[in-house]
Amino acid sequence: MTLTFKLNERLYLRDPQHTELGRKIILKSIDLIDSLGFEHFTFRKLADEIDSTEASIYRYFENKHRLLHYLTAWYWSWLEFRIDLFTGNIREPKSKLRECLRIVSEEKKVDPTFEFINEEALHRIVISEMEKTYLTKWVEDDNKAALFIGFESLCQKIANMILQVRPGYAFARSLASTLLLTTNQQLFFSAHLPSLTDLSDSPQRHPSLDVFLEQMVFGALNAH
Amino acid sequence: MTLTFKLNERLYLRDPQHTELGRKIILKSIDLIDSLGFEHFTFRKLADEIDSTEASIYRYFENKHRLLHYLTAWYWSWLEFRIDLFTGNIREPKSKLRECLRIVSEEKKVDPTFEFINEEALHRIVISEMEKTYLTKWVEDDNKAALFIGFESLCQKIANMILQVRPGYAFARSLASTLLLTTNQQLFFSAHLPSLTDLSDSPQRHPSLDVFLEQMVFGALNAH
DNA sequence: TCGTATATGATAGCATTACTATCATAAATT
DNA sequence: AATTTATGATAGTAATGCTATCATATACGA
Repeated sequence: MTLTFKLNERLYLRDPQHTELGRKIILKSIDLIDSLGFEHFTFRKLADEIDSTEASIYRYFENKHRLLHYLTAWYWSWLEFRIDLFTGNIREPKSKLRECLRIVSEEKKVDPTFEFINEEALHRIVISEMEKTYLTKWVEDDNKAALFIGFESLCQKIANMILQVRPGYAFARSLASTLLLTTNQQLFFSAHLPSLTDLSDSPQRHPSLDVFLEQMVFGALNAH
Repeated sequence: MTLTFKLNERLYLRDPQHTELGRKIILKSIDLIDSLGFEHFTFRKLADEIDSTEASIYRYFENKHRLLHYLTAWYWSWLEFRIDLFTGNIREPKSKLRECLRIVSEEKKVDPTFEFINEEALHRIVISEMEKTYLTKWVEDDNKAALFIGFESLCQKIANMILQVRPGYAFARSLASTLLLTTNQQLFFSAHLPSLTDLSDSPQRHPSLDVFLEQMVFGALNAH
């Protein structure tokens, strides 16, 4: 059995999960963006890789920005899915939030539940490129089209967990968004700009991102 | 008297602060990037605005990315300058860090100490575009050329303040970089993606960014 | 089974971008 | 007075981000 996520229809022109070509676009675009970087990634290059044409890819996605939106939305849906999976049966609010932090910060491995997606490469893309989905002149339009709903939904879920731990805390959404973005930023820094972080890029990632996040989140809640 | 910052020479080909044309490039590029966004900003458009030519601008900056580097480096130098100015005579570590947080999060107004720079517009640029200086395939090379030294230096300064408050804290640099980036992110969200933050975009910015940061930073230090 | 809709491929074209190069001229320096 | 230096004027080029048109293959429904 293969699961798929129902993503906002406005992310694409034709649903890539439904066709062979669509799945090839997703599969190969992850590889290409991961290796070239989003700036140097073009539909022309992607078309060559999958032995198709630029025009065909444009029938699936309005442009490469929408494709990036699609990929990041998929990532956040996947992360939310994992959080639900592992925290669903935890009742105690603090333990639940703690487990959530663990999942957010854990190293991402390929998940066989979902074919066509290399989650490890996709995480690298989200780390390096995600902010480019909203740091544009069209943010507000894109937001009206609900393109950020994957990220917003996850943020809201974490904000609710935070409020379970500390009802009345005034910055639940801010803390949730900070938490998600900080995670990826610190991982980026540890890989590329080590002087901006205390985390190392080694497999053990010591001192641990997990501990940093936990102290920050629970610290903020206790300071309140 | 007009102050100028000595920025890393590799940020430019010819120092724009030394010539009339150079100063026009800086002055007008801030306006243009602020209004068009970095993606739609081009040297051609800038040349038209200042009645010069593309070729002339290329004699000052290798490309528009380097110009963005220059502007953000200027901004971080300016912020560090202000922090030094206002915290220089505070001895008590906690008060010092608290004042630092206030300066980082305060609304940025035009500073008459520096001609040619509209700090208010520049802050909007830093908020929306700064991450594009390092989210590229050339991060590591740019880092070797010390292009990030303005940000790194400020980070290190704040990390040291943090360590004065809590010696032995393991995440001083991570907390410092998180603090600076979170500030701008939350301001961006309050202006464009309000569901991701608790801050409002109103002039009073209530509840206050300042309080959020303080609880987060001191909370993290107390949790340790 | 025939007719038609749909998906893809093939090819072309076009405005804009991000440069690079060359030459002329004006201003500053020696 | 000679010459270096800064700027402007102009041209050109490969790549990018599309859009358009037409042919063909396949699927689907009557």
